Amino acid sequence: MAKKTHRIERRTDALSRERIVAAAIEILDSGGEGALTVRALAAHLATGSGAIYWHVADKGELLAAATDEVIARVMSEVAGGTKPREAIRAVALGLFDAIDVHPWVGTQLFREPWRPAMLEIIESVGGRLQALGVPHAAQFDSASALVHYILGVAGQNAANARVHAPDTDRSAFLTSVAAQWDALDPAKYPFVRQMATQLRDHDDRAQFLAGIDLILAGIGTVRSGGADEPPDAAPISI
Amino acid sequence: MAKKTHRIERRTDALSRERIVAAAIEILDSGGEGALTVRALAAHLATGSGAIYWHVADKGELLAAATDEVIARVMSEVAGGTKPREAIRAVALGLFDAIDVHPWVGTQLFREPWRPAMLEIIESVGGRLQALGVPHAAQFDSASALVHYILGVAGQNAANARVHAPDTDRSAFLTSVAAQWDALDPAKYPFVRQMATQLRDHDDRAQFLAGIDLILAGIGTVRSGGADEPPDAAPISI
DNA sequence: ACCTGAACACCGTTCAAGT
DNA sequence: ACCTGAACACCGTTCAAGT
Repeated sequence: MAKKTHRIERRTDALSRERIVAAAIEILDSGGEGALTVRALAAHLATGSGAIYWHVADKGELLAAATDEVIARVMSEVAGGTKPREAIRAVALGLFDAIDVHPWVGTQLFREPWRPAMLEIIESVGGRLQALGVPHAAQFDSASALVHYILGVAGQNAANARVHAPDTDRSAFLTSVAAQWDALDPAKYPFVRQMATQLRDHDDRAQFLAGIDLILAGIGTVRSGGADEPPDAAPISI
Repeated sequence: MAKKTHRIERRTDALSRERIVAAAIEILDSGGEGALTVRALAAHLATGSGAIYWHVADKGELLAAATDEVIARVMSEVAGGTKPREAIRAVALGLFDAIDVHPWVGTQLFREPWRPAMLEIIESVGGRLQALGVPHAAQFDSASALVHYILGVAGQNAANARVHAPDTDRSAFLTSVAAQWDALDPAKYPFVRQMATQLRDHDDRAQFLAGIDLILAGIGTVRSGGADEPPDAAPISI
């Protein structure tokens, strides 16, 4: 990238909702949630702040649209996966990696459960659970468990990104948290203290996947519920 | 002027960090996150806005302190539970119910992982997993999965509370979301659409617990990993 | 030490006025 | 129709000044 490539203020294209959302994503990615102000967005698009409101209702809708956009992109990219179990893992990892690049998404995912971002995630996970042969009665709870787990990790990663400086890498951050855990009172927090070393050395992404596998294993223990069915008959192949 | 001899009368309701945090919790509970402004808090305490800053660094610390307070209260209340599995369920339900009463906590839980609120949750869950006999190597991933699942549900419940009017009850809210799901394109969202009816009729709290049980079941499938151990030997009693 | 409240530097959003 | 940017009603935070 040329060193003197300063953004040209002159606008060639007309404003549009898509251009506004794209600019918002750029600002969010480079500066975090705090950097997205209507004024900053207007300046980035070389227009007045009022112009934004011609295309977008308010800042909330803008954040939601940006989230839908990012999630839709992830979902179309991880489409593959021949086996349902691998597909679920691929979707989960795709989301994990997307939130790594766009940490603000982890916060915005907690929105109205009828927004495209959430629907795509539920559909993608739930559809594979059906393909996996999870009994109908267990599908709703199973999908809910997986999706809420993914949301929890996403939200925590977003929070972590908010806490540490943008240039700090993950391992440096983990080391500092591990140090905090290690300094705790062993009488009050024996378990947390024991985990400090593992926290420092662990792989976030691998642990996330381990959680997915744990939940899938739990789902695998669910039988169709008929009392007439032997407990070890027709195990669900995961 | 013998000011020094004059006994300084301290207001019985003198400001203190505890009183400020308590007032903040009141405002958050009754008006939601948006209602907590420094001005509103100062008015509620019949003082100036600057007085708050003598006791608390900034609004973030105030929110964190309020969260720690609520979580500490929950944790001390659900202390009981003789069996580890029941104790984990009790802790999880205690958190669920607390977030039902204080929805803003669900958002604030995503904070620095060395804050008391998060530490208490991890310690409480992790300690019971040890008592449950989960192999040491699996404890970190298992606790992480449970805690992140709890966080995900908490965050989603907080978001739901933000969306619907404070007087709307849960079932009315679920009915409206179910209607949105039902109106979706069956070609694009077949799974979500199928779940609409179950969403309308389901019990949020029971489903939350079902998720906990699912993860515990998954954890129960983990063995100590030693190849010398028969797969069906010494199953973890859950 | 503790508290007051005006002042400051922001923010999201609106709207008369322009093209 | 689309865009402009000043204006409005807020915010969190600071700080000289008071007790």
